Amino acid sequence: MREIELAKGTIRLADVAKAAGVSQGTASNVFSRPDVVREEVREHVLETAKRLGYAGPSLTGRLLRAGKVNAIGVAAVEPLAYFFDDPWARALLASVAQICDTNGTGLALVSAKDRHKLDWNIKSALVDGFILLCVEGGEKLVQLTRERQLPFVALALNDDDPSIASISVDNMGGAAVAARHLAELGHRRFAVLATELSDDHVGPVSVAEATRAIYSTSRDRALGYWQALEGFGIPRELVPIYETINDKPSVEAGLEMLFSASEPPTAILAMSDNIALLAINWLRARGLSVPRDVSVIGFDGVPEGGMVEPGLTTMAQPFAEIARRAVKAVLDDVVPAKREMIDVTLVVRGSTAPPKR
Amino acid sequence: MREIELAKGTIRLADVAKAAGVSQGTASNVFSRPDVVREEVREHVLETAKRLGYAGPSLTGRLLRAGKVNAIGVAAVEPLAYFFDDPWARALLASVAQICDTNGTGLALVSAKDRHKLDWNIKSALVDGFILLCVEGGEKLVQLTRERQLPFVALALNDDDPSIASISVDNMGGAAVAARHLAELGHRRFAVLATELSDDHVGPVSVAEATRAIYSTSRDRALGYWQALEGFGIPRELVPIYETINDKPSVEAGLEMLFSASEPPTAILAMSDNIALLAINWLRARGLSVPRDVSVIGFDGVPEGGMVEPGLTTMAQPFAEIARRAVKAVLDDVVPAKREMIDVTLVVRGSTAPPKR
DNA sequence: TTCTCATTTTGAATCGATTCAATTTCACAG
DNA sequence: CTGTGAAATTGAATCGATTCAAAATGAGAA
Repeated sequence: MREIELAKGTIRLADVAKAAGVSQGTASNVFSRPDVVREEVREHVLETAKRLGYAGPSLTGRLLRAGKVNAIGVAAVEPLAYFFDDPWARALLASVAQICDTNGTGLALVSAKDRHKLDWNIKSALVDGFILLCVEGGEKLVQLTRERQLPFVALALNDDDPSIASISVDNMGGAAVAARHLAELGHRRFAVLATELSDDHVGPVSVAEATRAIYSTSRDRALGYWQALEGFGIPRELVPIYETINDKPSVEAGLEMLFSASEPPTAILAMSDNIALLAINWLRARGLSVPRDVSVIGFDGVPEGGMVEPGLTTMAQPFAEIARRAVKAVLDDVVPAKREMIDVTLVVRGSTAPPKR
Repeated sequence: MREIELAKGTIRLADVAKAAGVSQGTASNVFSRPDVVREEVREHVLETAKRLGYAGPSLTGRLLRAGKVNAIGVAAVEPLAYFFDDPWARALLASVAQICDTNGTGLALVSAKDRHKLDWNIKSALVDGFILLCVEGGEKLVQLTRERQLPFVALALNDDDPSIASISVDNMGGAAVAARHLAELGHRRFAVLATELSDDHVGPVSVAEATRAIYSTSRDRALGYWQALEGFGIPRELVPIYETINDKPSVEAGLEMLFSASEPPTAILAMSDNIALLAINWLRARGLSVPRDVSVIGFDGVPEGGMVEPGLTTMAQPFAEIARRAVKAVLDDVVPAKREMIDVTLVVRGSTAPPKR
């Protein structure tokens, strides 16, 4: 008779406990440590809970005591859709997702192009730690995340600050391997399609400009290319570099320029697979055969590279390994002592071949 | 002198309040409603907070009282990586992400192939509501989510239960348009590559089997194809249907069968863009030209369809609109009264043309 | 000087669970 | 019948904030 009036509002654990005639402690145990309560009681409480329409222990209540969310956040200074649109981010996230899957960790996507929003999103994300995609705006991201005082790892950080836990690939070494691969095939006329070297700039870049680029990822790749090519007697000054912003218009503008030269390149060093794929499309539309007329090599090793015709030769990042380390570091809160560096491997597919004689 | 010993443990709002010599209420206001506290005091509290290394109001504490997480979960009965690997899921999520971005909502990915894990993940996801991707295992997903007693919307639900709030596309109507498009181009020999009709089955399906398929999405598409084709005097019995599981091996097995027939089809009705793209690849590898020898039409309208050569003709789902409605429904907790249905539109690209004479 | 009213600040209650030391229950040995 | 130890249960403290009625403060009017 009295019980009926309980129907109003949401049912709390305490309500269930009272209705079942047990203490709140026991009721709690029924849900979180069922083994410690006598079967008979447990059943009764469960039944009562169902009868009252109890939705199970509220996460917030539990959370408050436990302090663990059991989820990690992946953050970037980009619109949220970036995680699904950008091939590199996608490949990385697929790997991160896989790792999370196996150890039952949740995954939250955190991002915003606008600094204020980003700040708020990072502050209010319910996660135990962050993986930062620092391709662009990395320092900002790191700074914002620091304030949150949660463990984090920076990926692809364009900054040499050793106090930031980060995992990066060996850009210089990888780039050198890429250039060497083409040089060994016999190419001598190269051109570089670069990812961002400095803010708000698109177009040809001089050696000096590239050398003092603020984005170390792109800079190191350039250094790697140069180093390898000079081993073949090709001075860096003779290798045109065109800086893009990793999108179609800027890549095509670059190609337009490079291929209107009197002696167009026979080999293109693209600093990302995205650029490389765009380049291949442009070249073929222009009536140039890849790899017969022009060889193209990318960087990253995104899955799309293996699904086009011809397959894209590229320097593949070990996404699974990067994801594994990053997730582990964040979850265990044992952020890598300093900068960790991971090797990339040359994957030869159909987009590179010896030059026409 | 006394203050120094505060350094141990984590700093709580109460610590800051005490150190700053204000009440906890005021300290709280400094962070959550700064306008109500006098500037002088506010500055002092803020400064004290910074000095103590206070990380800002703990989300869990806030959460407990506010009850809103400000995030939605997207769930599927698939491994987590599905969200990044499957083209349809990806396209949809990109749109969902965009909507979330504009209204500052967080996005959490929830999923597991294994029922037990899924149950746990759904139970413990910190979200205000769910968007369910029901392509496969929809009922299970809906059932599990119901227990959580949070608002949710089911997308692409293979079930006609009107008590479930769901948003779907007009599968039958769309399929009819697709088939009509090809018939009007002059095609008369069709074949259907179907998405899942029933559990654990791959291979040719009879009209009867397709008619009583348990997955309504696939069934409705088949019904739409039939309806349109019969308008052109092609009886359903003469249209072979091959059921795939939307992956490469099963699609290729289907094509192998269809094209070893004495009179192979000139037009392929694929129930997903994924299948259509795989089919195009197979056909070209086999030396058949698309669309000269064979026309292919897909269903879904994933971005990849516009980026291949030839472009894929398809029935495009309005992802942005679906996402908008779904997010809105979940956030406002005004789940659509019952089933909502959205139209798909024919997008003609290069993969369809009149048949060779 | 006293009274009013608006602005700030306070302090205690509250959100919904978990946890653990203390207590009760129970079966069985002595 | 008592004593013992294991198992089950209790009840109160706790997590970290927000909220709001009530109290304090201050400025201006009478």
